[in-house]
Amino acid sequence: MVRTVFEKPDAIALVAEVFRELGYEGASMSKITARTKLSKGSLYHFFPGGKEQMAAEIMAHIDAWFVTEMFEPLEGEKPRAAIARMWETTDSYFRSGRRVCLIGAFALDETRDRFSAAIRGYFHRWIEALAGALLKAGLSGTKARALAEEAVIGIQGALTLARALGDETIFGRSLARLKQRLETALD
Amino acid sequence: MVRTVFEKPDAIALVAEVFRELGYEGASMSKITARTKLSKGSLYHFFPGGKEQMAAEIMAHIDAWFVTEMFEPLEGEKPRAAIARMWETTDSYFRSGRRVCLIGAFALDETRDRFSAAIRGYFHRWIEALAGALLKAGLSGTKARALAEEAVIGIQGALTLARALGDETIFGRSLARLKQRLETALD
DNA sequence: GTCTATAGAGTGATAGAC
DNA sequence: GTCTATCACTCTATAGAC
Repeated sequence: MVRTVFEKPDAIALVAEVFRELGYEGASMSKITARTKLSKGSLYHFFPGGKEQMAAEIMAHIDAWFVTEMFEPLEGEKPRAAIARMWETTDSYFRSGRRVCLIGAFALDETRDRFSAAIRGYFHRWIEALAGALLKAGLSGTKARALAEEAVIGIQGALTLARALGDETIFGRSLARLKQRLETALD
Repeated sequence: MVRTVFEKPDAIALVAEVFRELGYEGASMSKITARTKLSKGSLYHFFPGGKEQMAAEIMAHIDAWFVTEMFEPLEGEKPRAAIARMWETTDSYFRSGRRVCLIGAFALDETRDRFSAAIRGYFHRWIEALAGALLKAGLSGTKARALAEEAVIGIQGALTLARALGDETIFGRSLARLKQRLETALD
């Protein structure tokens, strides 16, 4: 018997990719073990609460990543620079649209009821952080709120259509349009 | 024993709502029978190919509805009137964001591989029909294509965020912005 | 040797197909 | 209803770190 040693952060990242590809219901334990090479023993050692705990920790992990990489910079001192970085971070995080938004996907199916607080918190903070940055950059509250909402909606919609059309170019094109719209409003 | 007689179109509509609420994997046969009141016998009579056939016929049904209600009008003689009707049709079909786009939801999880042709066809035709209408209404090909893509992306993104935030107002607000953007471009 | 994390067969429940 | 396959999950033996 060959024993491989895993660290919990690796386990979270590996399982996250399975949920991302298959969805919550589609990611059965057997598919998770097959794709991650983590045994059931390891999985239940790391996540005694089973699938639900896995999904919860993955969402918390994603949320924490966005907080440090995007939301906190947007809430900081240099709004325009943070917004510019947001577009780059978004494009690279979602691999130019080849990677879906796990939290957005969870929002659409029955999983939503189980994780509604986390889903709501993630999108709410994204919109608020961006709206706050736009406000600090000089826009009115109303305009900032509307543009922030529109940007996050556009990102989610572009991810859906990138997947639906199997189009590798639509996400980049869409981000460029959204970025342009914000810059026009700020000038 | 009380026997209820169902027609196949009713069966499709009933099962569609279960898939819409629970997703493809989440909609188990037992949940479908419980929620639709259709027996397993009826379901396998209407859909000998099981769940996969149900989903395929539901998608075809949705697609056909959009073709007659939206795509053909957009491809017709009165582009501006058809575009105006598109916003109303979209708002009422998706019940102001309370109803998800089944085809958009299928695009995000593993279901996508099974139904990729239908998913792609639906979104492709929507964008093409709208772009065609914008072209006939006087826009350049480039501008029409970009605005059409942006509109369909915005609708899908707004549906995701309406669900994610549990916000009944965001969908209407988003449609109004998208409509405004198209009208500005056409003036 | 001791202890902890992993491997993977085994559990009852429930899936979809018929 | 009945079937088999697969589900989420449990459990025990043991590999490997000390």
